[in-house]
Amino acid sequence: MTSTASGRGRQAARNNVVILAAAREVFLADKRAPISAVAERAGVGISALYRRYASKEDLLRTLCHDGLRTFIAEAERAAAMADDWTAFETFMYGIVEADVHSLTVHLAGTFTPTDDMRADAIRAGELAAALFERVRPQLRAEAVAPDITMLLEMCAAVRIPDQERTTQLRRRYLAVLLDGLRTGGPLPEQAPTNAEFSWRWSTPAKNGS
Amino acid sequence: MTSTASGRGRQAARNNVVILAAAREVFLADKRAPISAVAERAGVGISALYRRYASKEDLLRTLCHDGLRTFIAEAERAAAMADDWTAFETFMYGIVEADVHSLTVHLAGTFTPTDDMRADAIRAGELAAALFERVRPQLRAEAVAPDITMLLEMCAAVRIPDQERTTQLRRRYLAVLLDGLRTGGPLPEQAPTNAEFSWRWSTPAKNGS
DNA sequence: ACGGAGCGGAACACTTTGTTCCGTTCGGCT
DNA sequence: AGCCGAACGGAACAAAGTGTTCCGCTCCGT
Repeated sequence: MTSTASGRGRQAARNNVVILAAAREVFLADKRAPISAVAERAGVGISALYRRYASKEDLLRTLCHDGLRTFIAEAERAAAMADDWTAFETFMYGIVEADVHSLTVHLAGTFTPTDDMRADAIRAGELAAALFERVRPQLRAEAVAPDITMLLEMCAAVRIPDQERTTQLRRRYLAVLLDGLRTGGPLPEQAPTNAEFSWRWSTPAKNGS
Repeated sequence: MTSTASGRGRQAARNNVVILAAAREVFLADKRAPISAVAERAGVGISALYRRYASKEDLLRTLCHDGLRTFIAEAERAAAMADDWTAFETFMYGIVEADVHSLTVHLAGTFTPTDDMRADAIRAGELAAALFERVRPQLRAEAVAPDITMLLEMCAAVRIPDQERTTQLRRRYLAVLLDGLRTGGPLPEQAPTNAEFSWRWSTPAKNGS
């Protein structure tokens, strides 16, 4: 394999990323989308997909695992920052920007997770919790680490056809959420626990969209 | 047809609501769910569905329109309250409680909307906007009426298998959002417009989940 | 020139799903 | 008692959708 600017291998390497990007978009829009939709969106044939992934489930799993890794990388990058609030804020905006959370969340249940993936999911949770603990003193008393899972999910729910505009709106509402996290009196209802979200990483089931 | 406590007609009347409730739950969990899933959930046969609704699309449309009417009723109820903030708060919590917004939003695009429905959608928007204007002085400067569409959608995104717990969590995060709406500095990004959400009420298309 | 990696997309084998249909049940009335 | 028909359950059917395979073509690299 070379790195020829327009070689066949080069085209194939580029397809690697094109296909993953297409799959991201398609499955983000409809978790039950057919694999042919991914091929169409990527502008490639079906066989280009099956050359890389053994099955649809394999593609879903890879996609989701990549998202997890991005999440972890983003968390580690933010964790290196000196100022506690800046680190936390950078992390949250970074995740929203990368649209990573909705990926992992929406796709959970559509494939059998590997042990590696489960381990990464735990690590991701720990990193996020660590970031959270650093800013906890600046937040309203009842806020807990599992809250950020829901906050990210709520941001991911902001979606309109225009993708760029969607990102803008998400930033807007993330700002509202973060401000809301730093002010106000007692929160109603009991705080969430991590256990309440663990079902996402269990074996595949017929979950709705 | 009488109102005998255990008559056949009584059973049929009860099925009316049972079926609608089942459809609500099923299509809320998966907008592309098969109609047989609704029948199963309702504990009735397929024919009980087709006796009431001409087609799947007809059922979806009815379900969505009912949601719209609930939205309107809730808004009118809240609008009658004297205190501006109480009215707005009651409205928001009421919508979240009724889980009405996610219904209309998730199902949009799965059927051809009627003119009546479009009119109701407009009226619903106007009522909500009126409620919003009453509290606008108490909110951060950049908040606009279309924001509440997104806020409700974000709340609807909070969902875990346990339905009752889901409602509790939604109340929690609605509180965060509302507090966030009343504090903080300038918001990033441009405010949303109603036009940006109008696509939901256009003709049916293959929209993702 | 040629071997083969990479690819497009038709073909295939199932599954899923909307809708119809027919036999059965049973409350209400005579 | 006995019958009528609204209401119903669920098998059956046809059409559509979808994961995967496969064959022949392209064209890079040697």
